[in-house]
Amino acid sequence: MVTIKDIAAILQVSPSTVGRALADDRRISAEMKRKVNEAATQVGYVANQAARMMRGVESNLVGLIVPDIRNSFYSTIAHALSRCLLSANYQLTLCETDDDRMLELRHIKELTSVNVAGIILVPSAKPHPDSARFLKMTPHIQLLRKQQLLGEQWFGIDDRRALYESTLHILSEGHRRIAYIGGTEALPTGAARVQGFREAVKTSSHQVDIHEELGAPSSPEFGREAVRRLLSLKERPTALVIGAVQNTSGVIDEIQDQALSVPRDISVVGFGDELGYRWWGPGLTTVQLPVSQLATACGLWFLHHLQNKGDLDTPYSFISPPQLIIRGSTAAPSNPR
Amino acid sequence: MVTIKDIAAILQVSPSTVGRALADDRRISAEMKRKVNEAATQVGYVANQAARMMRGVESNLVGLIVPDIRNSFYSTIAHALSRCLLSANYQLTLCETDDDRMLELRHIKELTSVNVAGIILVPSAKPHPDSARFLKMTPHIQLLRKQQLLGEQWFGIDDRRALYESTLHILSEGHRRIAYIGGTEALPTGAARVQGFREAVKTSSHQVDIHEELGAPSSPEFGREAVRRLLSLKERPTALVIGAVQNTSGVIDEIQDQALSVPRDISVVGFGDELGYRWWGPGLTTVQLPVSQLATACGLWFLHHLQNKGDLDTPYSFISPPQLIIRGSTAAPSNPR
DNA sequence: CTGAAAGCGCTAACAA
DNA sequence: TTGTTAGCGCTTTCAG
Repeated sequence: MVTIKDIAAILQVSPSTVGRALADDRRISAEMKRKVNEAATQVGYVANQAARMMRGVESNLVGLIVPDIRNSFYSTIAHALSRCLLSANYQLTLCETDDDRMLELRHIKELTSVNVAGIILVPSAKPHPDSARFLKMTPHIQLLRKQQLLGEQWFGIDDRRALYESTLHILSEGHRRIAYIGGTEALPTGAARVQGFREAVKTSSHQVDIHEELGAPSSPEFGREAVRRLLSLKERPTALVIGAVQNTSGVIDEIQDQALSVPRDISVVGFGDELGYRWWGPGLTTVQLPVSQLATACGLWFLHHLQNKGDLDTPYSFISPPQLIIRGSTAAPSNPR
Repeated sequence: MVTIKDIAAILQVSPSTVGRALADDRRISAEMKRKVNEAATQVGYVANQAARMMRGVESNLVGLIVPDIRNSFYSTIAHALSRCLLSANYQLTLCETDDDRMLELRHIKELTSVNVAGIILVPSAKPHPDSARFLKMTPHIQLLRKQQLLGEQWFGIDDRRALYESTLHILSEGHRRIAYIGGTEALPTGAARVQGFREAVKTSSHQVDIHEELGAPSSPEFGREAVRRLLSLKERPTALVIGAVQNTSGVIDEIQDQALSVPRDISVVGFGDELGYRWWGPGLTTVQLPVSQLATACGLWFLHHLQNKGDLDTPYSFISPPQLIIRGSTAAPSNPR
């Protein structure tokens, strides 16, 4: 490893001169800077961040903790954040929790141990108390999911409204037997979504039969099973409202496998907007979530606070509105009562 | 920040004792270790990695450089690697290059500067010479794409064979007017794929008309335009063979927009296997690439070398075979000549 | 079994 | 404008 001393030796000057020259200190002559920079690139010098940080210089690493990067939600977030942070010379460190609180804790510890400048996280369902403790030592912000325990700064999506609107759409098409397939109420997002569903149903002046299939953890398999259960009911629902990205593909695969005709036999509203939803049958009507914009907003806000040493303790919420994309999978029921 | 000294002060022992106790040195009494560990968790001590590394202890950070994490190829890779590395207590640092060599260089510098234990990268089309120079200082391995310049260790997919097989499939269905839509030959993967296409065509005993649409960079838009150009030909191709993930969605969207009937009007073989390809029309016949397995293999190999100080300089290639998934989008041409 | 002290590469206060 | 020096938190000799 080539250090500042090596360069100093080559140029026959003191290490501090070299350090200052590289830091573009104004007390150093232009001539010296030129020589130093030349020598540095010559020998392939790279500053040792570890040594820097020991002198109190802040790290340029930002931790991102998500459940699973393969989920397009989170990869979109990672991309948006990495772009955003790059412009301010920050690096992103990726951690996956698999929604496991112990893994989450381990990652948080690890990140504090490398002195990250901050942490952006999508918290797990029930974070470990110690996670909160370690997070207190580092600027952090929550994304999508909000856990009171972990802090008050949060960027998220209006989950309640997302399901409120998709359910309203189904009701307005005339459906009166509706099923909801979503995630557990233990997750704040899951809870908000069922709530939106229920509230929408309540606004209806008709009598509406509802079924709720709440699964934890959400997965394509759960979606499939839920559909199977619902279809075996005496009074089949005429419409399905989905409230979890991970469920969606399972639900629509099962519907396709059962050879149901959409929207004639059943209407479906999805959640999230994966590439491919538009290819499914008549196109899947779905709630699109502005994740990319959300992540960018979050990144900018975070950067602002990191750079201005602003505190990230005061409660702050940024709620971003979802948008219903109407495609062919929803229509009036074929034989409404 | 709470340091080893603080704990020493609390317990009225020397810092070195605490350090040793935490490192589980066998010369320290069990009793002392117990006390130290208790105090450490009590006050929320986290080791300062920066200080550690200055003492020559290796970092537990591994850099991952990919073009764009939103591409399911790369998110799958990131996931597989992060799982794999986690088991050995390594963290993944994510860098996106957007296929820009300067950004790539910047990331590589940054990573060496934080003393990452190693770098796993999907190189850009034409890496900067300096990238090679800096990579020499760090254990590294290439994934998917291989650039001679950057080293000899590579884990990839048999791109030639992937297109050889998909083209062969189309030929065996009886097509004689075939178009290829893929990426630039400047990328090693792109070159290998067209080559596979051409070789397959050569094996045919019939006369085969071919069209090649090579675009850089690959994108849905390029796919759409390519389809438009091909459909405006006097003699339209009866089959399309795709050779880039990013092109695929554009191609199939355009075909859908033009209201062509698949496979009656035209047969299509895709590349990669995104969620949703199975939903498109009669299901997209496509080449599936075992990216997850590849990444895991790569991760294990990399770990092995990091931990055993094995050298990563000796040439090594691991080539993983693709698999053709036959769905409904390919059939015999309706009016073969 | 435990303590004292040196030093990793860098920055910044203090000297010149 | 440049040099000297101390010290960040930790590991690791070398001494007790």
